[in-house]
Amino acid sequence: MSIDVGGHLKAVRMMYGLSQRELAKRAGVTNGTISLIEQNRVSPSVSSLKKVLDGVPMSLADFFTLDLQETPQVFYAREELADIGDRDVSLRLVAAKRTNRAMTIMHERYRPKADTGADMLSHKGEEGGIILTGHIELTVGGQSRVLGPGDAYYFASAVPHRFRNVGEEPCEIVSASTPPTF
Amino acid sequence: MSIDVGGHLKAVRMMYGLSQRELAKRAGVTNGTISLIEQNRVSPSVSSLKKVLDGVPMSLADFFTLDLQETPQVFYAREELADIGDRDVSLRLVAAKRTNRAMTIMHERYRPKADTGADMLSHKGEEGGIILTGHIELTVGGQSRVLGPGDAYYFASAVPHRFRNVGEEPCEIVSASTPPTF
DNA sequence: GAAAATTGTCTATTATCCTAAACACTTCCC
DNA sequence: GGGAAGTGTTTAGGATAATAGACAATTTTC
Repeated sequence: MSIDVGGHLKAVRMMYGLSQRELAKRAGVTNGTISLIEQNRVSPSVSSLKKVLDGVPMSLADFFTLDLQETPQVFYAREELADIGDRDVSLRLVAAKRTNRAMTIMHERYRPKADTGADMLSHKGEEGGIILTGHIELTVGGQSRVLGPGDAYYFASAVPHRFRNVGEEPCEIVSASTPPTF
Repeated sequence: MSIDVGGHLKAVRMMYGLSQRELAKRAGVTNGTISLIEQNRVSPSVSSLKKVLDGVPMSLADFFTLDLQETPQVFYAREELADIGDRDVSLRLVAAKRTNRAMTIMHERYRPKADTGADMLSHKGEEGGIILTGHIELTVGGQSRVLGPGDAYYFASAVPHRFRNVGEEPCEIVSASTPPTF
């Protein structure tokens, strides 16, 4: 239910190899403060927690976003990438089975004339990618552009967007989006 | 410098069309508390801020991650990708100038024998990628594996890791990491 | 229009957090 | 062994935040 701020702080401090006193000095608080927080015997004010994190340094956003668990599978052979595409658009997904991941990384392949259609579904988050081969027309909000090999894009997923292969050859893209959409 | 917690809370409350008293009732705190917080006359404890946000409801992570601005550049020509690598490792970065982005997407190029060294710096977050050409030996924690074209990886950045081009040809990777490291 | 309800703000008291200093414990070093 | 320097923990007192309730201003209701 409630967040284990203390354990969280301790984990962060450990990650950076700092002692309570060392961190306290950098943050401009007393070591006792850090001890009490780490034991969850007090709930720090936002301002003091910020002071402490400034000593790391780490933002409040990162602190609360951070989650600490063990890493499951790390390596994925080509054959293990989940293929969730259809006939025109092939999507090969990294770490598909994994839950609680922060991103979706995909190898996308668009056949000539393939078109995602106007995506009015505005999911929140951000996505970006790099074009490997071929040409794709990307429309984001009002803007439109044809991108080729080496070109890239990055936008907030909330804005309606559309991919269309306008070339004669297949178009390949490696993309990433956060939070994961698959 | 310091985060405008009060203004932030007010914006969130407004977004949901709640009055101070209404939110206070849902959150189980007094309206005065919310008034004082919104004026930044106090810095709430994490526990009380959490109580307040539970009334919305919104997570602490979302609260601190939330930011209210417009999307800048979307398209990036090949030439616009920031190149921040050295002689052995070339890193072409998407959306480098952009601040407050959620991810870093990169086109990485490792020369033969290129080696990042044992990365003991444990930055938090997650990263993953897909190998385009060549072969790379990736070591994550205790595990090690040679990956080739089409293979992929995904792991928590906190775990010490190392990339080493063990082949005779250059190795190309498109990777993404969150939160952004550059 | 006036009463009633709803808004955000303010103040005195209570509850909580933060500090400073001491405590107990381990590790290192001669 | 015995300091000396490191670690995390604890406690009394001063600083800060949360509460309950009153206040003034606006909106609603009839």
